[in-house]
Amino acid sequence: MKGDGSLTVKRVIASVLLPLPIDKGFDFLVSDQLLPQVEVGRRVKVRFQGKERSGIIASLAAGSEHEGLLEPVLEVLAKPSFSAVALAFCSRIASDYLAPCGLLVNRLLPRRISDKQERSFTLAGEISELLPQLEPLSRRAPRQAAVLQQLLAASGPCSEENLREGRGSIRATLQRLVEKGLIKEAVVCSGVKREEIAPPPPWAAKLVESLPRGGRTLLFAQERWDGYAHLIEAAIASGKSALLLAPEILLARQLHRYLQERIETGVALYHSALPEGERGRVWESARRGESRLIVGTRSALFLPLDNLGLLIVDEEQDRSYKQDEMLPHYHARTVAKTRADGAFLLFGSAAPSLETFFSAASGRLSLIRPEVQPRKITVQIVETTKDKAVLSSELCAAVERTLDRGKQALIAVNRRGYFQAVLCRGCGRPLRCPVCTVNLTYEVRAAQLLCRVCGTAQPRMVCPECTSRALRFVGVGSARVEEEMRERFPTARIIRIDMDSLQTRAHRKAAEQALAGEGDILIATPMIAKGPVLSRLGLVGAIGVDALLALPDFRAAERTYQYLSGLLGRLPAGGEGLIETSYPDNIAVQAAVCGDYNRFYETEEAERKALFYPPFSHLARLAFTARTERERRDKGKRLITLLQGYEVEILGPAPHPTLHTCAFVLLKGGRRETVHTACAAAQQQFPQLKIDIDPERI
DNA sequence: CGTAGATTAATT
DNA sequence: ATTAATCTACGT
Repeated sequence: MKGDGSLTVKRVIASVLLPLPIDKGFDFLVSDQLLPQVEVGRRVKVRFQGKERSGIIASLAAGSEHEGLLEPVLEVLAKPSFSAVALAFCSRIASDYLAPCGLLVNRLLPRRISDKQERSFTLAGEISELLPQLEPLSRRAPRQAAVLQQLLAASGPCSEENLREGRGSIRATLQRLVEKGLIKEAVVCSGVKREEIAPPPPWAAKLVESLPRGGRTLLFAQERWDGYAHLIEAAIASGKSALLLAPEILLARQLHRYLQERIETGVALYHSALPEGERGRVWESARRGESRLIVGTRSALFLPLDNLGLLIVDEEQDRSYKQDEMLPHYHARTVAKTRADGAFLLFGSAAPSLETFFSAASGRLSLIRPEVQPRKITVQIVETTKDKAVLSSELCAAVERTLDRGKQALIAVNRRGYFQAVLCRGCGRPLRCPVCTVNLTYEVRAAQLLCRVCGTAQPRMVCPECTSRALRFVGVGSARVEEEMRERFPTARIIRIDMDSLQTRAHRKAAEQALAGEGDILIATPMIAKGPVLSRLGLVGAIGVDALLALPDFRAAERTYQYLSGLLGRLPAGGEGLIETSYPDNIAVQAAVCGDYNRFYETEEAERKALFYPPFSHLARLAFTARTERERRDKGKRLITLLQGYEVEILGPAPHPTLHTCAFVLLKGGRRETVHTACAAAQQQFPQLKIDIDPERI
């Protein structure tokens, strides 16, 4: 390469984003041979630091600022790839959250596309002919029978994905059934529409009307799904695409299914737990404009979906919209505003966040809040005292009443696992994991102490810190409640729904069936507090609400209100609620019981205003490390001096609750830009500073 | 003055 | 992220 001197050598240089925590692209030379393949957004293989790595082309140029020699691009890798627009959006979001773009884009882009396309199957004969075959089949081939039964019940074509539910691969099973002439592959693979959308609720017309105008709207309503379906149909009919966001995978799945059964257009599902190849397929189909309706979790915001006409963020208040485990620590609700970019943006909630409702109240967001007559439910607050029993007598009586009425009882427990904590009588503190200092939990099945973060089990039932054998178990976890319930109601069908139980397919299926009305007693963690009414539900019981109220977080009351109102919101008319708390007069509890959002909002708004918390301020949380006490004081002081140059309020530095080499500073600013600027300056000065803009965990 | 362990700076 | 260069506390 003699690119100097008088001879002008035509050369193309690719700036590549590598998965590194540096906000910078690295330049690589594109050979003539690879020239036809290179394109902004493509994944390429390069040699970097002597190792082969892959990155994404951010831009192409004719020259480079870099002084030294440039390494060549080794290979242009197969699709999927970013569209230029999607890549620019990622870069914008990364910089909004002061995080390196390379980390974001390399994680987002799936590595491959699965080649198998989704197949659908349908019955090969009349139900009357096939039904008698089910019985003999179930003895010889139970899996085939199960699939056949599902198709018989479905009365229409079903996708392989839907049929597979709760099982592993059913390739062979389907093959066998086809050979036997019981089922056949359906010709249309996307059309699984089977149900009609319920007639539009009166307010839906207003939404459809304002759809072409874009703008932002809050739909403050208990039942929103039918409205969404009508709105989505309108958006698709107008030739635009639509994106519907749910806070969690379970909810995204349910919404996906709901829409699939009601909308003619194919509905794609996208979330991080999909197999990589499947994700790649959805990604590419969105990029090619084939998928025009996508239901997903927060990562779906970054799909290269063109021509967006409608973006819905359902359960807008949900905390899961904040990404706090990975960089960038973005908030999907905030990112959605950037993503919508003129498209109609709809936030849906039955208990909106203070931020969103404040926007609506101050006119920056249109509000649709259908007048509803309060559902007739009765709620009882049980004041917990020093009662030692796991289950209060009131709760047991309520469950019994519910089962007698032939209804389901839902018990929501704030903690998964068995106990809330294991305390050591020796040192008087909760037992902690020696590796990551997180409190240990007790696992009943294995009868051992387990760390939820690093997964290491303690070899013996002793305190890892002082080796004392005197342990005290406190609090109640979902597994403990399950055990007690089994003892009290031995004949009831009891199903536990939590992160642990959703790990396996079989459990997931059981959980979905439970939500569809099967089972008598459901025991669940707070994730159950979102979603539509469960029609067979007779009772909702909430245990451990006190722990929520006691969280060291300015949003503790808001969380409690949203949690309780979400739980009660799953009750159909005539249902019964029961809340165990030692703060029966707490405003969040009281307002949730009465379904009086306004009362809660007014109290909370005044408090936020007085303390300059959101929605009156924008927050950022900075974390820094320092080995010694002196260094911490010193570093903290320098950081604060720097921050004082901006129009922000500064709280801290506060020590980390357990790690004392770590400290936090909280920033509050009246304007988002001010907070961003202050953080950017701090990052410049302290490169290892951890920055969380819009923190949800304070 | 030497070393382990931590911190920092650079990467095309 | 990974690595090599540089710094720091503590021991000789």
